[in-house]
This record gives sequence, C-alpha cells and structure tokens, in this order.
Amino acid sequence: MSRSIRIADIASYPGETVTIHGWLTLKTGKGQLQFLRVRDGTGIIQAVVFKKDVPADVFEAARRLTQESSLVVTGVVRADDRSPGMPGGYELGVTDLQLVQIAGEYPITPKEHGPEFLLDNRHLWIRSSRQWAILRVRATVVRAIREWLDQNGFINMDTPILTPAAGEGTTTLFEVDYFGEPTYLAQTGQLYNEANIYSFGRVYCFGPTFRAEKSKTRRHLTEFWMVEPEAAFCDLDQLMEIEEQFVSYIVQRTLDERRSELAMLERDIRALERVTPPFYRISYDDALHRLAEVQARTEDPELKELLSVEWGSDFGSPHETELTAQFDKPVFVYGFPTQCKAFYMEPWPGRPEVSKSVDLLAPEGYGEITGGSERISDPDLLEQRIREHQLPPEAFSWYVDLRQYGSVPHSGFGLGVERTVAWITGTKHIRETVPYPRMINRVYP
RNA sequence: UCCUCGGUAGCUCAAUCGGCAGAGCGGCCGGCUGUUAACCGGUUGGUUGUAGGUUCAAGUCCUGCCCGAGGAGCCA
Repeated sequence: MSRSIRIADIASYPGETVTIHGWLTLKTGKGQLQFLRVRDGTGIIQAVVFKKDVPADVFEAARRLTQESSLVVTGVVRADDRSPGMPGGYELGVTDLQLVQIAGEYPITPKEHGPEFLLDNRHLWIRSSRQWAILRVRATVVRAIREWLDQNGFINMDTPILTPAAGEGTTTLFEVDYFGEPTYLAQTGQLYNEANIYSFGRVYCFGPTFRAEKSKTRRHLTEFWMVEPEAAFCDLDQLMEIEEQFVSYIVQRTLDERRSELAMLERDIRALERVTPPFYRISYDDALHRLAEVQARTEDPELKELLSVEWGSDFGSPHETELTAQFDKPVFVYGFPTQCKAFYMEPWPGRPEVSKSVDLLAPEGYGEITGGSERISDPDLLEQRIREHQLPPEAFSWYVDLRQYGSVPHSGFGLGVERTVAWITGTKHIRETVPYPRMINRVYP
C-alpha cells in the first residue's frame, strides 16, 4: 500500500512509490511506452507506462485510456528534466494503474476551439490548463482582497442582494418578483456601506452584483463580483492612498502564491512586479489634454474620431486605452465633471462643476478597475442632488437620514474582481475569469 | 440599441465564374521504447443556421428571421 499524495507535493517524494488520484488530460502512446498526462486538481504530472514494467492487463488498461478517464495510478517518483507538468521536472514510473471510469468521447480536444463552443462546454472547459490557472489566480485574488481589508481595519459587512427600487436609477437593474412586489438585484452595496461606517468606522461588502446592461464587450458581465470598501473620516487623497496600497497588495500576493500559474499563462511578470505604491495621479483636465495631444498626433482617422471628447463627458474605452498606454503601472484619474458622475459625490472645493471622484485605470489597456469618490456629507446638498437627478426622495430618505446624526467626510470605492483578474492574468476577455460567466444571451451552463 | 464580420462533419476550417461537399484534428483499427497539440497506414463521419425566392442546377446569388464574434454606448 503506497502513500496517496497530491501532485503539487511531488517534489517531496523522489524515489518513493506514491499513488495519485486523478484524470487523464492527454495521452501519447508509442508502442510499448504510454505517456499519460495526469491531473489531480493540484497539478499535472506525466506518468510513464512501460510494457515490461507492469502486468499485461495494466498495460492494456493504460493503452485503452481515453482523454478525461478517471484513474488511480501508482508509481515511482523520479526527477526528469524532459517531463512536462505543473510543477514540472518530475514524472511517475508507473507500477500499477486502476481505472475508475473510461470517459466517453471528450468534446474539448487539444486543438483550437471557438468561444461559443467553449462557453457551451464551460462545465468541461474549466478542466483545461489555462482556465485552471486563471481560476486559481482568481481564488488568490479574492483571498488577498479579504486579507488586506481584514488586516487594515475594514470589517466585512454583507449588504443585501435583493433591494428596493433605490440604486442609482432603475434602468440597468434586474427585476425580481418579491411576493408580488417588484424588487431588484443589487448593483452596489455602497449606500448600505455608508450606513455601516457610522457603526464600524471602516467596512467592506463583497459579493455578486448585477447589471442588466445590454453590453457586448470583453469587459462586461451581467453578474460580476465587486468588493466595496467604505471609510469614515476619509477624504479623496486618503482614499487614493488606501486604493494603491490595496491593489499593490493584491498583485504582490498573487505573485507570491501563483507565480507558476502566471508563468503558465505567459504573463509578463516584470510588469506586475512594478505594481507598488505610489501610483500615478492625473486630473481629469490633465487627462483631457493628454488625449487631445494623442488625437492631434495620430494619423489613424478612426482613432481620431474615437478620441474626440468634450469637457463634461466620461471617458470611453478608447480613451482609457490611450491614457494607460502612457504609464507603466496603474494610474488614478481624479476630479471628473459632476455631470457625468453619480449624484452622491462631494463637489471639489471652489469648483462645483468638478466632483471628488477617482477612477483607477490598469495598465496595458485593461482599463477601469476601481471607481470611487468622497461622498456628500451635507444633508441639504444631498437632498438637492436627489432632486436634480429626479430620484424618488422617499426611497432615499434613510440615506439622507445618515447625514443628520454625526455626519462626517467619508469615501469609498468599488473594485471589479473579474477585471482585476483579467489584468493580472493577462486575459483578454473577462468571461474567462469567473467559473460560469453570465452575459447578455448566456446563462448556460 | 447601433456598426462590422461570420454560421459547411464532434472541433477548426476549405470549396475558383453558380456545375460531383473536402481537408486536418478527434473517434475507431493497426504499427512504433522518450512522447510534449508525437508520428505513420487504414477507417468513420454532412438536413451547408433557418424560412422563402431566382435558376436546368444554389454552400455559393436575392429577401426575411435566428444565433455567434469584435467594437461603440454604458459601466466595475
């Protein structure tokens, strides 16, 4: 009876006979030699079955294995530079092999496939090595998020997913029949966070959020995960300091724990190693000047058209791409026009047309990963803004109420998990950064 | 919602001017002692997205619809 081990720990057992429980990801047979690539969830290892080393029925079983067949394989661990895997450098000289199940014809072959086919087979696609690596990075990112916040005085305070018709306008909300009354899936926990800081000081909510936008781009999901920290006695400058510490920690923690996964994904590690405080800070006005320069320089008429932007408009994806191309790590853009941002943002001192808002743009064209602001603390101004935005006052009465009892300057931001994982892993489309993506026209599987 | 491109074997694709619907991979059978998406030989595999139209003849041309991809807007 040999010891059962995990492939991740293979380097601890050179020369020993061990047993691995897993699945066949790939097989290349060569007469009396069968190379089995076996996956157990923790890693991948090559198991070599040589006809003369095993009983005839074991060799026959190895020969008959199909892709994704489940098996229990026993063999001697030996170092071998030729052996692929994760971690590589070791292989298993098979002495025994038990079949658990011969898999039927597996649809995902080691060749190229299109996105529609892969998404229809997402329940199988997650077994592929690239998806495996991305989702392991995601798990680390999620844990790093909680670690940093928990270690820096933020307390986790869950906010509701079923919400009344509040939010920031109802057009992008999914409606749910709540015992005959319409309610909506949350698109933010921020307003509740603002209530919670008066009891806990610094809080965060972390969960799925929902946007019914008919977006069809590589940066959008209808269901995505967002962490939203909120802090009392915190102005915009202090918020940016929190954000850069937070994001840097997430990236560095991922480099510590998931370096080999990032290498599998062929991510440029050095670009991530640069992600340390301080980040660049530019104002909206400065950003506008930079975009005008790019626009004047470019000879691409299409780009020229896409980059035209008036003072007062929010940036689109082309603007973010051009801006972030000028920096080698994340850049804050602060001080957006009041008119293009949400109703609750504090005005800039002496410039009411500008808000104390800040977006964090990831480099390499990944765009906005956080959006935040200092919130209005004055009850009269807040009520005025609610009127200006024609929001139903009764739905926001509790929110205004917060400003009656010890109102303080406070700030917060939201960070999109999928966009962050896409940036860190170098994944083009965020649909690969969540196990089961929800997009317009896709809720299966 | 708008713009562009696409839909042919399980998968990825080809099919010239409208003239017999093909290849690679996968599967199956056989061969091979170091394969890395192995290789070699054989074999299997089709309601060309859908409904109409034009034509002696439509994968190919025309019209509607459905589905997908990339982008815009909006956003994290």
